[in-house]
Amino acid sequence: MANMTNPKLRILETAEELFATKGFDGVTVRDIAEQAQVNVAMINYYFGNKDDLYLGIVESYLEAISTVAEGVLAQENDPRLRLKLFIQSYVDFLFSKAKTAQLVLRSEFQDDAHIDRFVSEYFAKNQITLENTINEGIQAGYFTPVDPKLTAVNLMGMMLWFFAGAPILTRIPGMEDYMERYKDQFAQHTWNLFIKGLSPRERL
Amino acid sequence: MANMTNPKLRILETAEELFATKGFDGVTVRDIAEQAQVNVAMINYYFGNKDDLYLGIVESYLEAISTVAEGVLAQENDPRLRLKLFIQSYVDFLFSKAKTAQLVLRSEFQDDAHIDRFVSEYFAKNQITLENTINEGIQAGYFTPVDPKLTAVNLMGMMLWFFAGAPILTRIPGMEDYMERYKDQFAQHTWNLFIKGLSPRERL
DNA sequence: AATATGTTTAAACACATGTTTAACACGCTT
DNA sequence: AAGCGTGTTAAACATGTGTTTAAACATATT
Repeated sequence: MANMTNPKLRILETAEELFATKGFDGVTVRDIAEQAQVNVAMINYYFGNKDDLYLGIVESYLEAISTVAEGVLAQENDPRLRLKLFIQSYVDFLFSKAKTAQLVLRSEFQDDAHIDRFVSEYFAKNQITLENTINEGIQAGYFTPVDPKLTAVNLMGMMLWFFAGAPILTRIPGMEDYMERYKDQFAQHTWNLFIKGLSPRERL
Repeated sequence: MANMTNPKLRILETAEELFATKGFDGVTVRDIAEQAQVNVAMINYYFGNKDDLYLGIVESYLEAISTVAEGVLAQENDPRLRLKLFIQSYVDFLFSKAKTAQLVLRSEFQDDAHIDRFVSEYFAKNQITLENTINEGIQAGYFTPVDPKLTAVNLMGMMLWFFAGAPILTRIPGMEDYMERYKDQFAQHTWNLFIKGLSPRERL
């Protein structure tokens, strides 16, 4: 976007934005070159080929968000607090990388042989850790005995759809600016909806 | 899949399956022709062009699921019951058209000018109706006073991610067959998690 | 000043892809 | 039997696209 002096960075930022909005196949290397104001050959010069450029963007995102998630969930405090912090951190990260999140989520919907290897790795770790945390909360009596797998999937869905559904949601009358509007409420709201469903009746 | 005698139907079914797993740009008309065992030109003969074939599949899906959703939510009974029936019907439909659901969800993540018109229309109607139902429940004192928009987005996310995330989720160890395994539990589980979060404390 | 190394450019290359064309086969009507 | 519309095919067409090439340019080092 900004006219940086470094062409490699310009390519990277432009590619990230274009891939996110138009998808891998929806963007040509010439599109990237034009918007980044570089020659087409520069992309291959710096990144080898289009695939590697794309995969690099995806993997760096996955590694970053995975680090955030695992870091929070690895703490040794009340599983309820851990989950709350997880939601808050995860949502914060998604807000900061909303475009890239859409890019990655889309790519995961494909049976792309390039991607599914590390995609499934990162997501698998996250899923397992989430399940364990939920399970821990159940064992401790904090949560009702729900199915941890389904519950983890539900929680991820609540968060991911908020961002992945942006292209649709922003087109709904009255929701054009929902991302900015709910920026400070979404994590809290999701946490509330989620935890109250998990709380056993005796505690209320 | 099945070797039907009708080439037009074969094209339609093959295209639906291929688009769902590989995306619009990830599938060539020659791919479709080969798998459907027809000549390439038949696709253009029957459907005009690739775009129209794709849009036809998407729109017929959207219209079907929209009809189901609006039908259930238009009833005049307890909003809690209406929501429960909505979840059950919506999930049932998604199970019956899981592949197509993935196809449509992916297409909606794009800023495709062809699609966003009727996509946003169908989804907008659904979103508004959901909000209204939730609002009604709040007014009646059945639900805690949550933000209807965010809550509707959360609910849709819980359901949609279960299906849209299939390419990822099925690759997670221990979840390879989660779709079949949870076929009879998912709607109930989601409903439980959702409604208990909405229930006011006084009622428990 | 000369050479080397890294960067950038315009053009070409190779090929995949959506679509069209022209010919052919078959069934139905007159 | 002739004509016509529908279905079907193989081949060609037109073009978009990822990548490579060879040369030019810049900058630093010796």
